[in-house]
Amino acid sequence: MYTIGQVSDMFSLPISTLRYYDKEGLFPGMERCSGIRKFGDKELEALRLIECLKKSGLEIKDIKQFMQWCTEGSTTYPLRRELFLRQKELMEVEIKKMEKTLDMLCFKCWYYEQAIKNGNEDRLNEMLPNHLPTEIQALYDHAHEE
Amino acid sequence: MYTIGQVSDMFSLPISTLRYYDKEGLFPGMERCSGIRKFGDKELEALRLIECLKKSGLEIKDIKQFMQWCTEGSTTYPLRRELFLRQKELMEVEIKKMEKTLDMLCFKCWYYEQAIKNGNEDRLNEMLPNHLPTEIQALYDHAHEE
DNA sequence: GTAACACCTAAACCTGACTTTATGTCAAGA
DNA sequence: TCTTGACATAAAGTCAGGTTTAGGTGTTAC
Repeated sequence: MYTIGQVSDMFSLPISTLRYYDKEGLFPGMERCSGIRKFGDKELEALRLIECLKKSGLEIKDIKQFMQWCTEGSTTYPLRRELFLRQKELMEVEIKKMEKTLDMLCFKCWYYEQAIKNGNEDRLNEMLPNHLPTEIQALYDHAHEE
Repeated sequence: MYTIGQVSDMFSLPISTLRYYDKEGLFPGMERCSGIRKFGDKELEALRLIECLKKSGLEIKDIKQFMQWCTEGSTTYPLRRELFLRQKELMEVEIKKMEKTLDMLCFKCWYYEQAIKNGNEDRLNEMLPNHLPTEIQALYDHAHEE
């Protein structure tokens, strides 16, 4: 069992954020000892999950809903599985987008390296949009597709 | 040359957002025809870049700074390259985190499939945290490392 | 016994990124 | 002529996700 201060250190989260999560109902049934919150293994795993679900794009109120389901026993297993399936698919799409973004950033790194070498963008402008070196062209095309 | 309405359709962005970006200085030197904005190739490429830089975690005011540099000629090439290098590295870290998140989501999908099959979480709780099937253990460990 | 901490609450405040509202201009079509 | 639709502005409003403030309790250290 941990205090809010210990959990704050363990997860590098401000105490105020932990209290906010609690207020929002993200730790249903958390124990208290004369008013003081007691974070157990259940709450630590909940926190790991909160970070995960937040990153997958869920809002606090939806995370609360999930935590609520967890207190309702086996009848909500299907709901919980569907939630994770949905978020998993969103995440896969999101990662694909990030990789496109990364290719754009890599392209721009190369672009400005060349611009610095040449002192201007004239040669680069001649090469755009279809006569770039093969590898760079691939980055550029991927970043600009659709 | 396109009007704000056409660009809104092309990028699936609300007109209000495009006006907001303009007001924030994200299209320095955009032309106008008796008050009406004229989006040219420069602005379309700027928009692609805005989406990219936003996704890489930059704030509007930092994107404005970058657009400003672009109007200042070759002396700002090094600044612009450094910006992209920095964002590229942040993006790489971010993608790694997303992959961890994805593994957590995959693990949870498996978890709830099993829970539905078994009707409860008893067998799962016996397997946690170190006696999961090999492939699932790998997901779990990756998602929980650090 | 008093000071320093770590904890508590309720409520106000903040920030970024838009969005909405209220008001107005201008050109084309019925 | 008149109204419809696309454009314009400035200023106020919204929303999520916290953070800060103001005031209070309870336990340990000197």
